[in-house]
Amino acid sequence: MIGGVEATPVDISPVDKFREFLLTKGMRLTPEREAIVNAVYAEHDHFDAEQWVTDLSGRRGAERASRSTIYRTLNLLVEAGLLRRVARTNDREVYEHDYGRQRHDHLICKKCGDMIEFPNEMISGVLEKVAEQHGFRMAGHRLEVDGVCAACSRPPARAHRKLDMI
Amino acid sequence: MIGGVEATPVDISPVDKFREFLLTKGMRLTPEREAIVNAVYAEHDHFDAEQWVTDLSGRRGAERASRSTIYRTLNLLVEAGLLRRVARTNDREVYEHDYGRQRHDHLICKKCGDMIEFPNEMISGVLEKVAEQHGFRMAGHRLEVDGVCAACSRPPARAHRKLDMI
DNA sequence: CTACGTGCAAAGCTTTTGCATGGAA
DNA sequence: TTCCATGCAAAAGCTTTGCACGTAG
Repeated sequence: MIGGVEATPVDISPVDKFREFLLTKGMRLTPEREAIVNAVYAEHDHFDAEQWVTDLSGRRGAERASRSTIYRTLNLLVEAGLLRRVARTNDREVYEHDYGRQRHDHLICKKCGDMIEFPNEMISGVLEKVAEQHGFRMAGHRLEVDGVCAACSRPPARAHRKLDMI
Repeated sequence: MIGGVEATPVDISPVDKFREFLLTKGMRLTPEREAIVNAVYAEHDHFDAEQWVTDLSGRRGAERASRSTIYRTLNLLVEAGLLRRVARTNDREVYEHDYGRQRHDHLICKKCGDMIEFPNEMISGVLEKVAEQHGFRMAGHRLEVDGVCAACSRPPARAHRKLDMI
């Protein structure tokens, strides 16, 4: 559990949810697609495409998937509501799970790159009101808060020691 | 005014503010840089780099600026607090004035691309509280709300007529 | 046998950068 | 003379795409 954002119970597995989605589009759940969903949903919270290209395209056998397939599948997973593009770091799109997780946004430290999650009911509430006022049918939002995290704000102990020695 | 977001009084012109900023960095306000600030602050609210490359690199004389200079200057203007990168459309970074304007965020229509501005005191308030709770020193934020605007939600009149004729 | 998928390599795009030239202080 | 800037062309880097080949149904 990260940054106080708790998981919410999930009744259908990501793979099954993806299969459902694919069916509605006349598409198939191939071994490659399944491998990608499993990999992506196994552990990571925030990741970029390259991480999985390195991992999955290096494998042998049924668990393998090429760069193209990975990119194509990530797009499908976003469409399916399983993944969400939450930020852009080093020119790379950053993804995270958007299924079985409480809605949240991120504080992004520009020194260490850490992404701190926080629940966003308040924000969503405000946005719903704003959208309504404008007759805007809101589909979602993407909020990146940038700044410096607590750890990086504190001058490191090493610097102090160094200073003392002068 | 756009989306109910009013301008706030400005005492120093954008060009002068930019000159000040450049001075603190030991840099100069060249004719190219001045042309870019003037162009950018003359009218547009939302724009991308390419728009000004097309315009400014096509000119002759002192008002001209090359692609490189435009990109470099836009970065400086962001650093100087004169511009803000607010969204990404068609893989291009979208800029807007960040000087002499009330703080706001955007509802972005994914059908027509329209960007509807709304004041963001509420949002900022919430974020300040969240940041404080995490000991996070907030520098700014970027909020993109996507969905469909009122106009695009309404089925166009033409469609109705067409239907009636069948 | 038809449609959907994969993998590879190449293309596409925006944005950045190396380098030679030019000008301000 | 010493930096700082510009412009051009090329590079960089992520993501998408054309195409030939496979394969599920």
